[in-house]
Amino acid sequence: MGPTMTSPLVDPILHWYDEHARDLPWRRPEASPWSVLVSEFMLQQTPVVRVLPIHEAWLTRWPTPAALAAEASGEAVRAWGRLGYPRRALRLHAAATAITEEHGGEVPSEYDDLLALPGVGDYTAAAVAAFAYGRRQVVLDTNVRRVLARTVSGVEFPSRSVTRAERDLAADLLPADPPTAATWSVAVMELGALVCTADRPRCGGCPVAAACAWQAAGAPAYDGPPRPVQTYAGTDRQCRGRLLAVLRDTPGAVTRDRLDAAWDDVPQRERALASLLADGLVVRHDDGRYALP
DNA sequence: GACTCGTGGGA
DNA sequence: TTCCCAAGAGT
Repeated sequence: MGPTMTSPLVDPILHWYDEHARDLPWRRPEASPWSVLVSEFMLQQTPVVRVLPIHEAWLTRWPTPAALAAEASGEAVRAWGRLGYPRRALRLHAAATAITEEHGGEVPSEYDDLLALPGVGDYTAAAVAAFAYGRRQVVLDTNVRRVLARTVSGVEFPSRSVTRAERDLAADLLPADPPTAATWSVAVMELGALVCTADRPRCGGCPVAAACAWQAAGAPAYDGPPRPVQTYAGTDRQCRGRLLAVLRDTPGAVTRDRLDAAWDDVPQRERALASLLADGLVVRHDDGRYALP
C-alpha cells in the first residue's frame, strides 16, 4: 500500500475531526510555530486540560523563543508550575536558546533541525513540522498507535515500543497531500484522545467503528505482557517534586533546612537533591543556600 | 530495550 | 481508596 491507496479510515476520520475538533490555542490559524512547539513540550505525558493555562501564561510572557532565551532558565522552571517532569522546562529553555542562536530566532521547519533541539524527539519533531508548517510527516504518538492497533491490527493496545510494521502502516495511511496529511495526523490523535481512549473507549461515537478490526473481533481484552504499574508515593520522583516545589514557591534562595523539612527520609532526600543538582534543576550558591538556576 | 523522570484527575 | 494513566525524551 502506498500514499495513493485509499483507506476506509481516512475520510471518515477527517470528516469527524472537522466536526469534533477541540478549539485549542495552538491549533488556531494565528498560532505561531513557537506556540506549537511550546504546546508539544508541555503535552509530553501531560493532559491537555492542565497544559492550557500554563501554555497561555508562557506565550503571554515569552511570545518568542528569544524572549524566553533572554531569561534565566530557573524562571522557566518556576513558570512550569506543577505540570510535572520539570526537566522539560529546562530543555524548552535550552531549545529556545538554540533557536535564537542557531536559527535566527525562528523555529525550524525541517524535521532534522527540529530533532536536533534539546528535548525534541521523533514525535515532537514530526508534530511541529506537521502542525506548525503543514509538512507531510508520520506523526506517531500514543493516540495514533492505539487507534491503529485497534482499527487495523484488531488488538486493544499497541506493543510497548514502536515496531517497523507500525511505522510502515502509518506511512502508508498518510495522505499524499501535505496539508491533508497534517490534518489527518492531528485528526487521528484527536480521535484517540476523545473517542478511542485507553480505557472505556466510546465506540458508539466512533466514525470508523464499522471498519474497526478490534470491534469486528468482538473487542477482545488485551492479552499482551503486563504493563508496569507506575508507582509514585514514596519514590525519588515524589521526593524531587517536593524539594523543587519549595524552590518554586520561594523567591530567591532557600536555606538547607527548608529543604530538609520537605522530606523525612534522609538518604532519599540526599539522593534526590543530588540528582536535581546533576540535572541542573537546582543550583547551590556559595553561601550554601539553594535556588532555581 | 529497560528505566527514570511529576502531577493530579477520573472511575 | 486505589488504580490507571496523559500529544515522550534521554540515558
